[in-house]
Formats: sequence, C-alpha cells, structure tokens
Amino acid sequence: MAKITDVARRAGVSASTVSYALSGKRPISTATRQRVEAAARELGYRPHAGARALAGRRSNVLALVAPLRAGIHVPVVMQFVASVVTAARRHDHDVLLLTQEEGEDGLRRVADTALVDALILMDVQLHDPRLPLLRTLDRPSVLIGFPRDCAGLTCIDLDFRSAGERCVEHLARLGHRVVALVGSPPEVYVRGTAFAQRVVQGFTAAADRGGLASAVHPCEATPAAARQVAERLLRDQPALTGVVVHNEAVLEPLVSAFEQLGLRVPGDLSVAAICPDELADRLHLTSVALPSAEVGERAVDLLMEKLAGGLVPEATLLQPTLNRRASTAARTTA
Amino acid sequence: MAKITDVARRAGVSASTVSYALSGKRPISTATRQRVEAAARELGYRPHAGARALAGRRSNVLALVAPLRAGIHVPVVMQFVASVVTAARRHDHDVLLLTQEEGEDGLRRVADTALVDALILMDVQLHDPRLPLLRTLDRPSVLIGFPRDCAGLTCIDLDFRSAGERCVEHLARLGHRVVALVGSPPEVYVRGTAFAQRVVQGFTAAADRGGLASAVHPCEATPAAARQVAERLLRDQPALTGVVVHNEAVLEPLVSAFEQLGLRVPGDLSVAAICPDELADRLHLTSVALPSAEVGERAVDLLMEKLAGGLVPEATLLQPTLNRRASTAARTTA
DNA sequence: GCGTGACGTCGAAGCGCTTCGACGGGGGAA
DNA sequence: TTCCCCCGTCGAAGCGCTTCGACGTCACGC
Repeated sequence: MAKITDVARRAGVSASTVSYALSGKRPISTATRQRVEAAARELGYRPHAGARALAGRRSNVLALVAPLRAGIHVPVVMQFVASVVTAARRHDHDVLLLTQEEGEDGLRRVADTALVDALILMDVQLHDPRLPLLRTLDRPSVLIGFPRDCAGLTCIDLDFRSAGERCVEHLARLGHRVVALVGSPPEVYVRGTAFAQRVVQGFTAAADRGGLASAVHPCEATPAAARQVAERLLRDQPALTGVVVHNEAVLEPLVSAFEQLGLRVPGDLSVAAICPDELADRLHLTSVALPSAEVGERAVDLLMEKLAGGLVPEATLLQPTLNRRASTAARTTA
Repeated sequence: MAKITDVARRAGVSASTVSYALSGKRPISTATRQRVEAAARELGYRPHAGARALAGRRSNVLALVAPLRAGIHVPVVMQFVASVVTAARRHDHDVLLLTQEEGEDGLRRVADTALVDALILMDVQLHDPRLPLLRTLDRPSVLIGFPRDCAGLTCIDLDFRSAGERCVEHLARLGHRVVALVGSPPEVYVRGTAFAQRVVQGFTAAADRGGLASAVHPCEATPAAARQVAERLLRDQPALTGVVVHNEAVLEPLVSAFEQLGLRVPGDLSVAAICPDELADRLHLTSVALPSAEVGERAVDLLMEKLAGGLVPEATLLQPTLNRRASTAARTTA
C-alpha cells in the first residue's frame, strides 16, 4: 500500500505538500497539485484511515443506531438506513451500524474511542434514556423522532401530528362525520414512541375541531388482529364511514376484512393510511407518505452542518402531504 | 479524554506496561495489572480507535455490504444485518455498512484505507463482478451466498438446492404426484442470483427423481401477480395437488387466491414454503426455514477464524430442516 | 557465592498522517 | 534599486497507541 511519502517522492515534493495538495487546506500551485494528483493516481494512493483520524481528529465515520424491535415496520427502517448511508457517502463519510441493544454504553464507546465523529439515532422514545448522555457527549448527534423535550438536541421527523390531522380533515371535507383510527400495536404506545402518540393527538384534535365523532384502536400487527378490530369498529361505531390507519402491517388485511364484512371501499367506507408511499400506491390507498428517505438525508445534512460548526434548529418537522387515491370518497348520504 | 499515558501515570507504570496489561499480550504481574485496570476504570480510559488501528494494524471493524434492490425480502436482509452486527460485537468488532451500489470501488476503498479488517458480502451473483477483486484483496472476506465458482473464497449459505428437494420429497411422501414451484420474481433469475436457481434445480431434480410431474413459475412480488399465477397453475396443471413457494411476498396472497378459487389448503392443495420461520409460523405453513440469523453469525465466525490466520472451508452449506405445519397433508385420492 | 534463567517492566521507535511555523524567492510598491 | 509582503513549499512535531529489544531483579542450582 502506497503511503504519503511514496507519493511525495514520486511527485518530487514533501509529504506535507502532498497533504495540502490533496486536501486543499493551503494554496498549492496548479503545477504542483497536478503532479501530486498524478502521482497519487499512479500509485493508487489511499490515505490510511487510522492515521488520518489520529492526526486529523476526524474519522469521517458516523454512527447510526437502528432499532430492531417489535412493532416497527422493517422496510421503513431499512429505507432510513439506506438513505443515511447514501447521504453520508455523498459527504465522504461512512456509516457504522449499531443496534439499539448496544444502548448507552455502545454510544459512549464509539464516541470515546473516536471511532465516529457524530451519531444518528432512530426510534427515539419520549423519555429516552440516552438523551442525557447525548447532551453531555462531545460529539454532535441527530435524532430521528422526537422525545418529550428536545432542548439541547437536534431532532427531525415527519410531523406526525399534522399527518393525523390531514387525514381527518380530508375525510371531514368529504362529508364524513364518524371516524376511527386504527393505530400501532399497544406496546408501541406503552413504551412511549412519540410518533405513534402524535398521530393519535392530531387525529383526535382534528376530529374534535371538526365536530366528528372519533375513536382510537391500537392494533397488533397480525391479520387476525386486523379482522377483530374491523369487527369491533363496526359494532362500536355503526355509523362509521371513515377510517385512518397507521399500521403498515395490517393495512391489507384490514381492508380485506372490511370488504368481507360487506363494506365496499370507498363506497361504504373511506380509508386513509399513514404509510410508505410505495405501499399505499400498491394498495390504491389515499395516504400520507412516510418520507423515510428524505428524513434520512436531511438528518445527515443536519449532522454535517453541526460537524462544520454551524447552528441548526433543534426541531425540524417535515410537513406531510396527502396523496389522494381510490380508497376515499365523499360520504354517500344513504 | 484520558489517554494511555494518563493511565500509566496514575498506575505508576509505563505506557507500554498499560498496553500489555490491558491486552494481555505479555505477562504482567497480578498486582500491576490490577493497578492498571483500576486506573483505567477510574479515568474512564478508552483507547483511541485511530491510534490503535495505526499502531496495531487492526481496526476491529468489519465491512458489511447489504443489498437493497428489488426482489429480495427486506426483513430477511435486516435479520442478516442484525445478526452480523451482534455477532461482530461478541468478537469485539464493529460493523461498517456499505450499500451494494458502492460496488467494487467501495470495497477497495474501505480495504485500502484500512478502515476495515475484513468484509462480508451479501446477495452474491453467480458471476459477481466483485469476485476478482476479493481474491486479490489482502483482506479476508466471506460471502453470504454462492457464486458459480467459489475457489479461493469463503462462502456460506443455506443449502437451497436441498431446501427445494426437501419440499418435493415431503410432498411426494404425502402421495402428491403433480407439483409446482412458485418462485422469485423473474429479474432475480435473470441477474443470476444463485440461491433462487438452486431452489429450482433441487425442486426439479427431486421431482424427476420421484417421477412427479412438475412446473416452475417465477412470480412478481405483488398480490395481483400471485392471483394470476394461481389461476395459471390450475389451468396448466389441473391435477396439481402440491405447491412449493419460494417468494415471501406472495405467500399470503397466493394462499388466499387458491382458496378463492375453491381449493382448500391443505384439503385440495398442499403448500410448502421456503421462507423465514416466523412468517411460516404466522401463516401456519409447512416450511423450510431461512436461518438468516445463523448464517450471519456463522459468517462472522468464519471471518474471525480467517483473521486469526486459520483455515476455513471454501464452502459451508447449512442443511435445511422442514417444519411440518398445517398446510400440507396426504393427497386425498378423490 | 556466583552464574543463569525467567519474569516483569521500561524506553524508544515507529505506524502514516496533519498541521504549525518558518523560509525562500519573486513581484509590486516606493 | 531596495524593501516588503505574500505565495508556495518544507521540516519537524506530534496525534495515541503497539511492539520490540533490553534490562534489572529475584530465585534457583551448582
């Protein structure tokens, strides 16, 4: 493996000049720079990452903590991960993957050993135990998702509250007066995952504001649970005509269940989902998309800004947009 | 951040003694070692990863190249990734995540910069363009999946050929004489993904051997495609009584489609799947499980062995086991 | 009593890079 | 013509760790 002194020798300059020529941190004459670049190319020179990290106090690696627990939709996580990795590469950074289970020790480890320059956390809880650590850590971080209090942190996510609102408003505008939310599995609410709760808040607030009757039903991520919820919905709210679903796993079985129960979508029942756009598109559902890729990218951008010493907002909420598809229609005044 | 000299001073020894005491690479008296350990603990000492990599020529980081393309089941990928990360941590290694798109350049980059000590590749093609590179690279690697020729490499995977065979043999034993395979999306075969082809080979070979009539149908990963395939199956092979499915995404819609077409499972039609066990369990399907977690772990173990200078087999094929569930039954001699 | 290992520890030399201060030379201003 | 400054380059120091060779000490054997 060629090292910087090899490149220097071949270009007929000193090692420091090579460094400056390649990093651009000091002006180097065009002629010299070109000679250096040529030498580096010819030798296939690649700076040693460890040496660079040691001398330069930057590893050019980000840590990404990805969740792998029940109740979160795996493809969404994977999308995040993929977009973070891709975005990081655009900024010449690599991504070290940590699992949620590593916990605070893992974060401290990769930060203290200077393995990573900065951290991205997914699946943040309302009272996440990692928050105090993050606030004291000397390395910048970005949270995907919102804890109760994000003072001193940097958080980004889709505005789930307004996603809930948009769905209800859409149904209200179509004349629906009785609506229900089919939500995430109960454990997701129990452990205090903010985004799930925010959807509920938005849903309820918008329904109240619009004078709609509303109900909320958590739902396990199984077809059987979907069927049960469908039945219960019709029993509890016979006048129900609009349903908002925030649970990728039961989307399809839920719609099937409704149809098996004799309800046509959207003829008798309008359904709006909060889910990845690709899924909604496949099922022809009106939906608010989860912009995973965009969130991941923006998270990396925020992190880079912080690494560069810039100031970034504590909270970044991406505004949802509702895509109308075939599953919602004006209420038929039967 | 405390450094090794701080620990040395506090323990009243030299830096090299600290290094040896903590690494165990030379004998150190118990008394000294304990003083060093105490000092390190009290100072919260963490060796700088870059310095360590530079001096020790080991970064303790593995690269994992994960696919993110069409036709592969995302949860399976995620399982692999998770198990690799977890297993790596057990060996005191971290995992750098690369995307397939980074391609050969990405591999060369992380290897040449000494960012990683070793590599794990998923989603290997029969004639994978990365193979020549891997063979010449100075760093060990393990492939999850098999290329056409794995000489000089280390490959591991479930024995998909025998998975196909096991399914057919199971159906044959139950008296079925006409069987079909519903496979992966066509593009998966086109681009030469070995495991998909191996299933087909095993399926066909076992059917021929047992004198069963057989047919193979690739199938897009959509419910609509599943329905079409179901219909075509019944049209093409009216005597069909056994189906093997190797396509996670269409498992559920396919079974539904059969039932909607008036066929009871397993009464009229036996169905065996090759899919993650969790999915098969949820759908009550007889299946050969995809042991993603085990494959990931074993891959890491192999890599560690190679890093330690050991010799490992070029090919490791995990033997499949068939779990009998409610979707297969003896053929009713109607 | 002295030689001989073995054991435990130390000092110094790097690992390959970045960065700081310094320096030489050429051009512009006086 | 002289002085000054700036541009482009160099040398050296150091980032924090591992590792090699060496050295002192103690216990043992003769």
